[in-house]
Amino acid sequence: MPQGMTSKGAATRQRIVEGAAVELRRRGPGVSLDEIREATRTSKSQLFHYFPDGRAQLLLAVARHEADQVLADQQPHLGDLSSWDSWTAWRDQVIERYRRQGRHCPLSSLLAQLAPNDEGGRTVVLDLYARWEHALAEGVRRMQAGGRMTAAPPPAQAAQALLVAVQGGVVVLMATGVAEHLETALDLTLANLRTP
Amino acid sequence: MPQGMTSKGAATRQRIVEGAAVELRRRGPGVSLDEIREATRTSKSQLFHYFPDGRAQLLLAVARHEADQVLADQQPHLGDLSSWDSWTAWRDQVIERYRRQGRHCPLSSLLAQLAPNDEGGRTVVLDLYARWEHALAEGVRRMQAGGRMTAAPPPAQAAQALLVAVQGGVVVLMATGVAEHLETALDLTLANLRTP
DNA sequence: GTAGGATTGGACCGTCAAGTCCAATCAGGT
DNA sequence: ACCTGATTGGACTTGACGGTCCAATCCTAC
Repeated sequence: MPQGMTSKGAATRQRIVEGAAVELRRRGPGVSLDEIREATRTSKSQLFHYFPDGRAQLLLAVARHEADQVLADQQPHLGDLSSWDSWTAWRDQVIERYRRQGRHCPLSSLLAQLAPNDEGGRTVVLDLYARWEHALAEGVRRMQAGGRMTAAPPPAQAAQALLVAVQGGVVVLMATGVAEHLETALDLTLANLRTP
Repeated sequence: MPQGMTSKGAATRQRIVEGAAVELRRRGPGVSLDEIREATRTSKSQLFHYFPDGRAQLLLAVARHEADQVLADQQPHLGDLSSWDSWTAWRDQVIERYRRQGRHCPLSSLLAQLAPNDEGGRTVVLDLYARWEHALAEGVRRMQAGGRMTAAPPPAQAAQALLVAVQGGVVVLMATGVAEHLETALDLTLANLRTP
């Protein structure tokens, strides 16, 4: 990541990250830099010019890109969640998104690629979870304040349970190709938050 | 996997699988056959004698081994689950097991390694989930029959939700190193099955 | 004890992908 | 026009790793 970078350079860098993300989704975690190079119509020197630390650095950039995408795909509902309407809209959006994604979680592929003890990779997921959970907890808090959700579990716990339901559902979906578990778990978790 | 295999051969094969599993846990998904060879004190020819299809076949055998281990580690409680005592014992066992495992799920690493469309790898997980879910559903059915669990969700759905809670909790545990989510999600899911 | 298959050791090969390097070209400021 | 640094192309190096092969040795049934 050189200091001086013209807008042209920034655009190239961006093209590489996005192209790599696409290729990563298509060919799985084993993509070679050559495949990425070809798909993005760049040269080896460009890859290493914008990502001097090579493959690891590029994958990390892609991971960051994908993590941001995960949250962006849940907007605008995730940022609201102040009525049951927006909660169910969020639910539908999440299920639809992962059903469409099917059998391939770009992030988990990515993370599996990175060095086991890689600090950067962990940070990306840690940060993603933190932001995600915070948005959910905020939603729960709003609902409870309005008396539209049972006050039983504290917002933080409810948010943890919701995040787990989504993550677990997605894991099963990835393995089996079936979204049923995701739906069931998410719906049951939400049902248990409804005021009696 | 040759036909005629003496008990000595079977033992060697077993040693390879178990050693590979250990190495896979330690060094992450990127283990080379050479590392496995060294760790199991075998030679290249042995590896390919017992796994003629090479790396993929070996990894698949390890995956099967690990999948069996997952269920074995939950016994005997998973096979019982006919009282709240055995449910909480199971809960404790699961949490302890994954807390101990820490930041590395051998199965998911393995699966990430196998070819994206590999049928064998999918089957292993599919089968694992099926057995797991069946045991949970059976437990819920027993509890409901005895009136010790609310009859609200059908056993099949309750089992799905429980499986998702564990899988999701483990995913978060792997990423963050914290078992809190696993505990919260599992406890909340179980709490919602308690008779009022 | 010996024949034949099972088992083992380890040198060797081919491939493939990450990373290096240098020269050529572009673009903007003076 | 020219200078400087950014950008680009692509050949080349290097090393690792999966997989092959053959010969040596062990084991067991006859």
